[in-house]
Amino acid sequence: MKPRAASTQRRTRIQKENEEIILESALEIFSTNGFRGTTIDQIAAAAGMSKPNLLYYFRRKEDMHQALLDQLLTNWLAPLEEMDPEGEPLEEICKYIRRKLEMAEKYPRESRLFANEILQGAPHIKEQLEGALRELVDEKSKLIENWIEQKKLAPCDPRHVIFSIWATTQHYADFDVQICAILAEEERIKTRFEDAAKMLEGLYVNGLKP
Amino acid sequence: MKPRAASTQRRTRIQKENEEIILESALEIFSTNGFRGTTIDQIAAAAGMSKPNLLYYFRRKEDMHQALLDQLLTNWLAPLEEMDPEGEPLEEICKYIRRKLEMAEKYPRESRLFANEILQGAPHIKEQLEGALRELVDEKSKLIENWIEQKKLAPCDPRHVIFSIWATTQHYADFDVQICAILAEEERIKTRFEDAAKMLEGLYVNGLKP
DNA sequence: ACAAATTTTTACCAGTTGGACAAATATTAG
DNA sequence: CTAATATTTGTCCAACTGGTAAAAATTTGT
Repeated sequence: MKPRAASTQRRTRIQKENEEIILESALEIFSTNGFRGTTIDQIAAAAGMSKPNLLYYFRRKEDMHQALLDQLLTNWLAPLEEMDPEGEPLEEICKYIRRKLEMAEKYPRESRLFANEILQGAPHIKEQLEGALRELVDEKSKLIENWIEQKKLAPCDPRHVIFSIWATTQHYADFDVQICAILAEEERIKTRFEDAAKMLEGLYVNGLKP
Repeated sequence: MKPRAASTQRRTRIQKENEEIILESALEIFSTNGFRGTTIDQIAAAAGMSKPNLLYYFRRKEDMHQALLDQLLTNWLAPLEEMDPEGEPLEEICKYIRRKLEMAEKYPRESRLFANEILQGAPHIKEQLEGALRELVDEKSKLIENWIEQKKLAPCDPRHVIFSIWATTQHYADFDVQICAILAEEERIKTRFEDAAKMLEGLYVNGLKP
């Protein structure tokens, strides 16, 4: 009888290992080719197993994709959640920028997977966007508004400030090819995340100073 | 004899009309589904013609895609080109932000097409990125550096400033679903481009003020 | 009006892809 | 060691997709 892999039932050692390998490979391929641009064969090859074997663990191509997105969203919310109401406003915003930039550098594939999903209209994660993400942004927007009222930040639309931080930081993962094409020189490319951090921190500290 | 449609030879009325309809439809589908996620049948249906008929005008799926990208790149460079060395620095940057934001609002499909292409590693436009785009950015970076030397702008890395403007403005086209999911309320969604413009201009004017 | 050129349709095909199925093999619990 | 269970492989297929070829219909130049 089929064990209905990846269910809530206890998983064997082999199941755990293989699911991990598969998801790692799937992330690699999905993030560079998009959902429809990816074939199960490609993922199977990258995972070093046959297609039917892979399908034993994830019965549909979509299941892998969904698993990756679910996993992703948790990590995605974390940096914003860490924004501390007790902290110094400008410092908290800088920290947030730094964390997001670090994620773009460390997990560019995840960022691209997410970008792909959103670009196509977010068919698989719309509920989460309208649910958990929206609530978190609402909460942190209120926090920022408080800071503004306390004259600790210049007046600004908090939601759009958050959007702009997402945009500028994720850009370094999603549009990496373009950035490298423009920077071109070895040195500039090597230091692009440092340079970006410096520039962005300067911009936001001066830009939001009360 | 086949007229080798879309060549340099003079094109008939019908050719012009149909090529336009096809590219318009192709843009619609490519921009939401990506290259591999798009089928010729989908484009043909959107264009209101049969697949073989469409293929009479564009013999390969790639030809449509390439035509769109070529067309796009010219328009893409325009706003940055208009940045005026004679103008007031902060005003010029604000104007640039406004122009880019207008483009994101008016031409979101083009923006998404571009984003898709870059996400997949820019296989079809890498040369242009490393050529024309790079040169333009180099030129405008020097301009910004001059402004900094003249103490008309706060010190900052010009290239990364440009990147951040691209990121923040294109974000409103590429990540529109996410933004609408978070703003949610009718009013906020209606005014999102205005609100974004206001916030961004404030941020950059204060952030880059010398 | 009529021939030449262009446009559209019908029918088709070969390669790819997601996925099903059962047989074969390996692992684990008792 | 053995039976039950879990894993892997080989085989297959139906649907889809990009693209072709030639006939049929339409438009155009004169």
